[in-house]
Amino acid sequence: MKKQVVLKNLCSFEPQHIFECGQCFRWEREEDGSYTVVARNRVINVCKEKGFIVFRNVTEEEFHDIWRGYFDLDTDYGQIKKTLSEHDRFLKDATEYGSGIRILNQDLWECVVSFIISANNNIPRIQGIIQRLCQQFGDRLSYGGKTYFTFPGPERIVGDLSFLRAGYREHYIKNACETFLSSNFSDIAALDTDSARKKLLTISGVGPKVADCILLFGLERREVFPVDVWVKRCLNSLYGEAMKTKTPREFAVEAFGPLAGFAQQYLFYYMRNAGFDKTGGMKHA
DNA sequence: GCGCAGGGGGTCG
DNA sequence: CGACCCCCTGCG
Repeated sequence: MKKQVVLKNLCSFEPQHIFECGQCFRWEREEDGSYTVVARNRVINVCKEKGFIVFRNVTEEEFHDIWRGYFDLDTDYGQIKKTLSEHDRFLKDATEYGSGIRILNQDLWECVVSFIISANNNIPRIQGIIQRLCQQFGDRLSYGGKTYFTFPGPERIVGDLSFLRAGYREHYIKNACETFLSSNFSDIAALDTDSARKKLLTISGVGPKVADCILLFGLERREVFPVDVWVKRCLNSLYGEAMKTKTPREFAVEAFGPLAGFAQQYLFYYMRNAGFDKTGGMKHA
């Protein structure tokens, strides 16, 4: 039987925007332009064809139980973009540029490890390290004649990790496993955002930026605003005066409130992909 | 083509 | 604040 779900009339959904806006590292772009991802211990393939969104390797039941939540389909992104675009011209351009972005609701543990690995690192290498981790410790899955691997839990990541070639992050990964297994992290989802952040910061290798990524992508805290070098550059060049008296995070919380996390994603995607240079100006202007 | 800097979605001491 | 492990990329 063919396992697929097709959606019509779904606005604000572009696989490329979703997977290439930096929230997720485990995707593959296929020859046909579709994206294949491993999440929730399953393989899924997504593409947009003539306005239809096609989810392959998914039953109706799985779609409702798992993927509707994962792809954040119950959130009205049209309204979010409208609100943000009223803030200023740059946000308006950014929301148009990344109009199909959605914030994925990812696994907490996967976010912890992935964003620890992301610190002071580049994307191809981050993806390589994660790939090797999953290949070594994850469960094997197959789809379309190819092999995929689930993301391993902390209890599975054992022994020598030098094959990961993660450098000094290797130690952080081991530490995160121990922390997750020994202290009680299962209740973190019930904590308020500041308490959850404090708890995340106890993991070595998790600083403010990584903690905010985990909160935003792994704990559905959309009011947080991860500040990386790109976003910092962006805020400084756009809102220079206002930035003198506030930290970037304070500024964002004030400016975007509960939508800060969405704003961050639109800004990040726009800055990284629309041809801006490191000063916040245009590359070829 | 190959070898060599430069620098990377920060964090720690 | 400076170092940092190890590529990945770009230039010579």
